[in-house]
Amino acid sequence: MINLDIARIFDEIADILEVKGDNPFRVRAYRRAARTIETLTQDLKVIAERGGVDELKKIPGIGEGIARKIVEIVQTGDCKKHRELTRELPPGLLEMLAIPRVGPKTIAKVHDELGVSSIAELEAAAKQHKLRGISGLGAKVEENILKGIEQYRRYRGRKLLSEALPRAESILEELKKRDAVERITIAGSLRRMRETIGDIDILVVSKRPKEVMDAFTSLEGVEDVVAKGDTKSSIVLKGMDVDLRVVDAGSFGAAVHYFTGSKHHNIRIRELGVKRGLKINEYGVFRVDTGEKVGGENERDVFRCVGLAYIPPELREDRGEVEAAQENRIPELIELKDIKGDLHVHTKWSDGKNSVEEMASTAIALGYEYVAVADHSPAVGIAGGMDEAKIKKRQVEIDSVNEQFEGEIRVLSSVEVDIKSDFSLDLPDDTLKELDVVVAAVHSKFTQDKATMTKRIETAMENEHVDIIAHPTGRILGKREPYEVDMERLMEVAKDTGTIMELNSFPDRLDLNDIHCRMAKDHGVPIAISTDAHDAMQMRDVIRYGVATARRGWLEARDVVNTRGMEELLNLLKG
DNA sequence: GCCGTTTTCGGCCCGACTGTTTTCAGTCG
Repeated sequence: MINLDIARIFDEIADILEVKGDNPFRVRAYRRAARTIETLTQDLKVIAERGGVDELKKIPGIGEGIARKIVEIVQTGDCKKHRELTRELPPGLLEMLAIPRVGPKTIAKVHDELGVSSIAELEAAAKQHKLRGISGLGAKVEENILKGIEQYRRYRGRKLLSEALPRAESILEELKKRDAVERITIAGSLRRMRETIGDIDILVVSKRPKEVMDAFTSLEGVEDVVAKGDTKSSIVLKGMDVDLRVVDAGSFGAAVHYFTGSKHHNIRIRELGVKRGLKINEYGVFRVDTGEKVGGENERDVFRCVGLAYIPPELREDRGEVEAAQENRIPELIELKDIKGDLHVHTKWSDGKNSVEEMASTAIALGYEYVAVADHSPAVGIAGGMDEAKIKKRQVEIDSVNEQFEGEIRVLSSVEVDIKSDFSLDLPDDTLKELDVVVAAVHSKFTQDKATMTKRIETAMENEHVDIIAHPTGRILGKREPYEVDMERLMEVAKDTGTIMELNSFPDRLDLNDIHCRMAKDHGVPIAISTDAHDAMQMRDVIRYGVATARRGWLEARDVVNTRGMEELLNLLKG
C-alpha cells in the first residue's frame, strides 16, 4: 500500500512549509490530508487509477492541488513540489521539530541567524550561549532547549499503552486522596486508547485548584516541573510528560471533550460549532451573539449542540467519525464483556508457564466458554515446539481436563503452526485435520520481499485446515518493524478462503492494528481477538488492550468471532 | 490548500503557560 508513503510526503511538505513560515492554513491542509490518507482502508493507487483526480477529490480534505499530487506520485513515484522544498532546507533541520518546546519559529531563527541546521549544532550553540543574542530568545530559552534535547534523547518515542495506563491509574489513586479533588479522570490519547502514548493527560474538578497543583507537582518521582499555573501544570514523572488541568464542575463535560482530543477531531467539532454560531472551548458551548452558555456540564452536551450523536473516545481521530455521527452511523463498539473465549494461548507443552488445567480454570474465572491452547510447532525450536507425537500426548491431557471441567469450559486443541519461508506449513495436513482450531503464523525470515511474504501467507490461508492467521504483520512495537506485506490482498484472500484474521492483544504487538481492523471490517473478514498469553495472568490482563484496539478499528461484537458461543464459533471455522 | 443552507473568495478552533516582552510571540494540545 502506497498510502503511508504518500502521507509521509505530505507531512514533510507541511514540516518544511512551517519552518519556512508559509501560510499556516496551507500547512494544516497538508497535515489533514496526511492523517486522512494514513487511515484510508483503500489503496490510493487503486483509487487514482480508477477515477483520477475527480474521485480523489471526493475524499474529505483532499482538493484539486493535493489530488493532482497524489496522481503524480502514483504515476511517477515522486512529487515535484516535495523535491523542490527538500532542496531548500538542510536535511537535519526538520529533526529539530521533535525536540520538546522547540517549534518551527525557533528553528527558523537559529538557522537564519546562526546557520544551525542539526540537533548537535543547536546543542553546541545553546551551550556557548549564542542563542541569547537572537531577539525573542534569552537565557531561559537556552536552558529549556538543552533540557528539551536531553529529554528527546532520553525518552525518544512514545510509551506503550500498557505502560502508560497503569502509571496514570496510580497517579489518579494518589490524587484522589486529596480533599480538594472532587472528580478526576484520564483524558488525552490514553482515553482514546492509542497503542502508544506520548504523555498522560489528567483532568480534575476542584474549587481549590492551587492545592491540586501543589499536590500534583510534588508527587513522588517528579523529575521536572515544566509549567505550573492556576489551572494547568505539566511535569515529567519517571520519564513521562504528565499534564493536569483543573476546571469547575459546570465545565467538566466540555473540558473532558477538549482534553481528550484528538486535536484534529476537536477542530472538526469546533468548525461545526462556528457554522451554528457557537463557540466551543474547554469551559463550555457558548452562543457567539449573546455569550450565553448552552452546554458544558456533560460531554454529551458538546455533541448534541453541534447536532451529532455521541462519539466514543476511541473513534475521535477525524477518521470519518464526525460524518458517521451526523448520519447516525456510529457503530455499537465491542466491549470487554462481549468476549466469550480466547483462541490463542500457550501452555507448558511449548513455551507457556502454566498447564492446560491452569489455563482452563483461569478461563472459567474470566467467564469464558472456551479456550484454545495453541502451542508452537517444531520449527519454533526455541519455544519447545511440538511434533506429532507430542501433540498426541497433549491431547490426552486436554481430554482429561475437558472431562474434569465438563459444562464449565471447553478446551479446544490447537497449534500455532509455523508458516515456513518456502511457503509450506510446519505440520502435515493429517495432523492439522485432527485439531479443533489451527492458528498459523510467520516466525522467521521476516526480510522476504513484499510479494514473497504476501504469497507465503496467502498459501497458508488457502490450506483447508488453517482457521486463523496470527499476528499478521509480525511487528513488535519499538523493536521490530512489520514485515512487508500487501494487506489489502491478504484481506481479499481471507474473505475468499474463509480465514479469520487475529488481533493479537499483546501490548507490544496489537497486530492487526486499528486501521487494519477497519480494513478487515470493510472487506467482511472476521477477526479473532486473542491474547497469545504465555501464562494465566497474561490471559487475564492483556485482553483489554486487544478490545481497545478493536474499538479503535470500529469493530462491533458481530465482527469478532470470539464473541460467539461455542457452537456458533465452530460453525465459523473451516473444519 | 480546502471549502461553501451566510460564501467560488475569504475565511479557516481555541486557550493556557512561558519567556521576553511593555503588549506579544511561540509552543503545546
